[in-house]
Amino acid sequence: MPRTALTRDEVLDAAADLVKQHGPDALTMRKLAAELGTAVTSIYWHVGNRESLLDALVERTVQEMGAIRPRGRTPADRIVSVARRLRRELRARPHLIAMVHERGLTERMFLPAQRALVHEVHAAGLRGARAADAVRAVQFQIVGFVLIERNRERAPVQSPGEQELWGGHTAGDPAEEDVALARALARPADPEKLFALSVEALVKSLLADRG
Amino acid sequence: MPRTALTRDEVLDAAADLVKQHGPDALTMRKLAAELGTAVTSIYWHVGNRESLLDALVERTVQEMGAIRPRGRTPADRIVSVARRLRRELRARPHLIAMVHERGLTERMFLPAQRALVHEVHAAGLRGARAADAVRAVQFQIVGFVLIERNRERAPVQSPGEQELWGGHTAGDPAEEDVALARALARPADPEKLFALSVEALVKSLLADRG
DNA sequence: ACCTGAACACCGTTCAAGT
DNA sequence: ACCTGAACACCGTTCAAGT
Repeated sequence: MPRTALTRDEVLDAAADLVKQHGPDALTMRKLAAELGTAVTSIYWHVGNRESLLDALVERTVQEMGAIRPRGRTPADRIVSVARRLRRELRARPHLIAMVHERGLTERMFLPAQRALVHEVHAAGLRGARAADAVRAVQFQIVGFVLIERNRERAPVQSPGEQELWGGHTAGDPAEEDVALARALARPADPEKLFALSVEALVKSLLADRG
Repeated sequence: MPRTALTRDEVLDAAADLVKQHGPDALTMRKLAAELGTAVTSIYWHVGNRESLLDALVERTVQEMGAIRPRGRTPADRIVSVARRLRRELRARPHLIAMVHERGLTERMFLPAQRALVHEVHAAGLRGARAADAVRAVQFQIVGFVLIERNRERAPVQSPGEQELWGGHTAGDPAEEDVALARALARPADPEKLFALSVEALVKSLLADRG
């Protein structure tokens, strides 16, 4: 006996749950069917196939990302605030970052943010191709950083890691004379701080470099 | 009748070929066995299972990356040269970037480059934690950029893309008054140029910001 | 229009058995 | 020490058949 009518949205919701909890690999057509209490093949009627189901999931959350409101007084501050907000949003959806990335939709997801960046860069006095370059440089830096950061979190222990490399004595290295440097590299990086530092440095340089 | 003794290296070579040509998804234990002219199960004896086979492949190419020799007169130039070289090396192994990234080994792959960066940053006069931050900022920027760039290449056509967004009229946008900016954003980005520009801007800012 | 089970062609992996 | 085929438990997808 058939259950209450299955809808496309119901399928997407259940699929999103599976992905959020255990990652995209855990999203199996058969498991999904079991979760929904239907035959595997019913899902195909609603979403086509697994590939387009994942497409729909990604599409959905790209929409959810919404617009970004910059905060701060100077354009530089406001750009940094956009960067921070973007990083936070992305980090809240780790599996989806990966999926969006794998599907090559990172660009599209960043269009709202790009608009905000354009506004701020313009306000800072940059014009034309130089402004476009600045926007893209910042955009690439943010996305790239988050991608790496996610990667780091997933594989926290590596060997030989920075700890082993910079913890010991390495002859002929500048670190040999610079104990503080060696110690800093032996410590795990503080992503929050490194992110702010990087974005600020890049923005400062890009905005100053006009004329 | 069994063929000439199968070796672990033989298995790895054949596997690497499959991955290089058609990506990791194309690496199937059964296809690999067919390629080698053995039973599927023989492969298991030599490499354990598919997972550790991929591990071995990644490990192998991480080794192949080797050391980086900086070029140029000033530390800034030499850092930029390291960045360029790294980007080239990574772009030559697109499928492997993805695999290394997915396995969280990006860090380890970059340790030789990190050494070179430490040397240059030190030569530029940075010390201690500040030097460590600079090294990591540059390192993150390079890796992040290459990850995004690879992503762009794989999905060249997106809709709505930057073209559609910035090609038309968008009321209330700074781009409305700045035709050159809108036109620049409607054009596809030149990754080569954008990369050089970003790294130079970041390095300049990081090296200047001492004291 | 929506759902079903059977069937097909794939997977990775295990295992007892061979030499 | 190395290789084998059979078997198991999974996949995604198609299709003819139901209501």
